[in-house]
Amino acid sequence: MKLSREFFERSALIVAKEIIGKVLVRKVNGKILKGKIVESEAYIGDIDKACHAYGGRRTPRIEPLYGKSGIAYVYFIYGMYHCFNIITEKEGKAEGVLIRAIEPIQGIEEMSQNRYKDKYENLNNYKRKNLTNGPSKLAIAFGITKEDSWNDMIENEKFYIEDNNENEQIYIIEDKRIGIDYAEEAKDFLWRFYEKNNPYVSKS
DNA sequence: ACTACGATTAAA
DNA sequence: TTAATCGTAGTC
Repeated sequence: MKLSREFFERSALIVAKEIIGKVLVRKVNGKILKGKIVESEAYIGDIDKACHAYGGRRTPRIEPLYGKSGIAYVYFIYGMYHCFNIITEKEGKAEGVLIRAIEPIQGIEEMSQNRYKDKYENLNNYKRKNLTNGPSKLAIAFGITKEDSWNDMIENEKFYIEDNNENEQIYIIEDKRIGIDYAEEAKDFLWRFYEKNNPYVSKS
């Protein structure tokens, strides 16, 4: 089942935690890509110096952060990469969840092509592990770009998040977020969540 | 117009 | 540890 608007219309902290284990679905060129979300981070504009929208900051790039829950916020970073977030809370509140790592479930051949222009069977173990174990790696594997910003993950039939049919119990680790050393006290917030021992987590 | 920087990654 | 690489935003 596709996740509802209500699921996302809560604090980014709650959503970031509960989204672990859920499944990202993307249909492109007649192919279906699926992956289990195994790592996430919460960003909350009101109180978080690491959030692009901290202090009510407002620019064209970050505008989706202020949009309604369930839309995508994809930004371009370091001149070559994209990062994919899902907006949480009501319209006007700048909160979102960064999807940092995914475990491939379906369409791994397509992901292998997108990442390495090669067949999965030709990849060494290092490359296999690095298909989707980072925010920009999974964006490449799933073909997500800023064109996807503003996409409504509730309405779209080709890009959304659904429940995991496996009813597995997941042990979730809470840790500091990655790559925000400039964010003063916010850098120590335990707003990163990941599945314990999952090999696709970017950094344990 | 000019400049500095970044929620990253891959290679060394 | 560092280079790669450029859109974005702030400054001039």
